[in-house]
Amino acid sequence: MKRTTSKRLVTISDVAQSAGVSKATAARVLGSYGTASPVVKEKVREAAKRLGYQANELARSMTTGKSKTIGVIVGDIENPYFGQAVRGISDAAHAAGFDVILSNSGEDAAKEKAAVRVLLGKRVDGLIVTPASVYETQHLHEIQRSGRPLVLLDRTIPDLAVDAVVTDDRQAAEAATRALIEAGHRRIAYISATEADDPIYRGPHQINLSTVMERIEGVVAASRSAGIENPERYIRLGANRRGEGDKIISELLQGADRPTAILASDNVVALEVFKTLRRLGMSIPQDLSLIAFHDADWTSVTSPPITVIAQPVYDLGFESAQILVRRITGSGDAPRCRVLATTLIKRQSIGAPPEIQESPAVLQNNAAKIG
Amino acid sequence: MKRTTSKRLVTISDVAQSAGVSKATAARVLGSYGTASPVVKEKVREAAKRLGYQANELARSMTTGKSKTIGVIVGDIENPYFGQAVRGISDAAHAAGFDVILSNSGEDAAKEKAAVRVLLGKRVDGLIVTPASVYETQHLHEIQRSGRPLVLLDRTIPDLAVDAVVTDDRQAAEAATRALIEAGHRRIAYISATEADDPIYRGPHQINLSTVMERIEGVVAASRSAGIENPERYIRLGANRRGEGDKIISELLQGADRPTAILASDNVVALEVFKTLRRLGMSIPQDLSLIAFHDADWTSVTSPPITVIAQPVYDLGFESAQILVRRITGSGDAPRCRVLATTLIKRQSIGAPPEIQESPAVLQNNAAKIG
DNA sequence: TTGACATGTGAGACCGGTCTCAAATACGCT
DNA sequence: AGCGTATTTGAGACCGGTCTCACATGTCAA
Repeated sequence: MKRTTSKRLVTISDVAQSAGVSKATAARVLGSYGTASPVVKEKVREAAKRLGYQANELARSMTTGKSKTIGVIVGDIENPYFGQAVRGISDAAHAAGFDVILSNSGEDAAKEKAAVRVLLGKRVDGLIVTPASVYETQHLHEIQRSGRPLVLLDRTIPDLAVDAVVTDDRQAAEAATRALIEAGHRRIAYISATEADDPIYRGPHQINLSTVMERIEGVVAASRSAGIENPERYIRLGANRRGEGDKIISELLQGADRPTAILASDNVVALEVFKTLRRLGMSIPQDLSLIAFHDADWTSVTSPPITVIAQPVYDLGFESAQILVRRITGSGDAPRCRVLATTLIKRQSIGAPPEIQESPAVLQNNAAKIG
Repeated sequence: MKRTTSKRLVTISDVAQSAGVSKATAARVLGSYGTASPVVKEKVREAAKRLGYQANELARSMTTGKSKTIGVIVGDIENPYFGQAVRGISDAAHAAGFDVILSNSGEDAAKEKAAVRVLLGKRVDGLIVTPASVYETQHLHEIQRSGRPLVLLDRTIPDLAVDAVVTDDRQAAEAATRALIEAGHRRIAYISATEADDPIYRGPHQINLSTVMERIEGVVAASRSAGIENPERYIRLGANRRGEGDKIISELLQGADRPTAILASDNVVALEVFKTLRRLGMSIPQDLSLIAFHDADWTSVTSPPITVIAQPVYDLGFESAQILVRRITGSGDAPRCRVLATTLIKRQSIGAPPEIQESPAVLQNNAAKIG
């Protein structure tokens, strides 16, 4: 039974004693600071190895005040979008010698707040957050007050002067809308997954994510400059909840004056559009044109392949972590908002709008004629 | 300039002093242990609030020996499969009052080892690991030796007596293979994403993941019992690297005696099959039948929709975290391996095998005839 | 030989909590 | 009032590292 006693772990004092030196000396060797003679170094290292010593990072962090850990709070890890971003963060962090503590807010500001407290309590050296709301931000200010750097990911908060890394949502939405207009569309819908009290868009007060607002502005701006009146009427929100998406989409498509093109805020919504269309017996791009945000790998394999707005999600994460690390290491320049460019990848989900589309019956005729 | 001095954070001593009580008393109130009179409690809480006190969890962990944190090492967070699992872990952990530190091994045993050291150094209360190799497991034994509970996720290690939560890969592969056999197939390929020195399967020594081995056994067993000779010849490995997948698949499909059905180890591989088939001018299910592991949401929206083996990934994560928490809290029963059931979801990617398939030319004929 | 200075080492304070223990106070009861 | 017991409180050790500082030793030049 020659086993390390599992009750108490080996400490630096144990090593020191075993090596016949003082605790301070052993610490110097094992912590790689101060000085020690080669002979002593060797003795201590040998003893450490023999005893299976492993530094207690908690104790270390407590005295140094640095934990070499960054906290990340993300809307939903299950979402591949964030999965990729987290991978980027993780890679950049590890490359710089930092670990990552991950938390899920579920896009709920209250949970986000709780997560902040926990991470602050764990004394992370800095945080990366995808804020769930532009309104509830006291806890983000609290981070600032605690003196720890904060980087916002994917979204910004107007009144918070911190670094942020986002994509050019406004321009992306504008470009996508323009592409649809060029194809002849005049009735263009934007369907967002963002949580809202009412699926029908009534105004900016309903929106609590900067990205969503930017995109809506992009769609509206592009529509307006093409002389389209009241483009807001085709904007729909809250298509994320199961079942809800189908309802919103089918009502939109079966209503009078239905849109001939849809811009989907993410893949999940795009998927929902696909399913609803199939149920309704409509097809892309004959009956409806579609563009989706996020170039998930599968979007190229549907029939037809979907035209998407490709976002550099991994880079979003990677950059934000790099910026955070730089802040932690201590750079004093003013906070900046970095905007990463998106690309419109044209595939085959855009076509000319059907000439007449008063009722579903007509639609089916139409589809038969074309297909 | 009424601001909390950002240099040093508020400690329990500060609160104690401000409330006019001893450090010990303040600690008792704020740490919710021991006793204190209502009056004192109120005074301390008020002072804590006023000063913006936030407990230093590091210090707390150091004395108590518990960090209320679990470490998770996963093959690749970017992969939606693990994304879902992590979500499950995260939910279960938070519900039990634990936080999660996440690490990425990139399916590399060396990185996994490094991650273990780091997490152990951070004194996590327990770990959940998806081991990258059944061979390199010293570090996992090290975890055991440190006395901290370990739960294996998705994969097992034969000589390691710890809890594990996996899916019934063997049976799943068997059922899928049987489904293909019932449809008339006799030449069934299994294409795995697992890293290997050689894409052609030579024997178990190449495989370092329990799941992969189980699945191969399942495919082989089902094939054998249907009287199929040498089913191993259609097994291919290492289809994960970009470009490599296409090469492996197209070579397999263009070779003599090509398989008429493919079982793909995950979505990424299935996607690759889709793309390669399109490039080759072949179609599903006329020229080739396909079953894929993992029921990603998009698999129902391709044409044809893909028949998949649905795995309870979220539950996999959720259960493993629950088990880990139970171990941490201290349950002494022998380690168990929990096996979660998968379901074969039949969609439309399985058809009868084409009668003759010597050359691609014949294939095209065939496709035209059927389509 | 001695003084100046670099280098190696150990004692002990410290980080911010928890926890043990003993003293102080309050309470109940005869 | 007087005593036993329960409750509240404070002093100080402790967790496992880091870090300051004083002291011991070694090296070299004057």
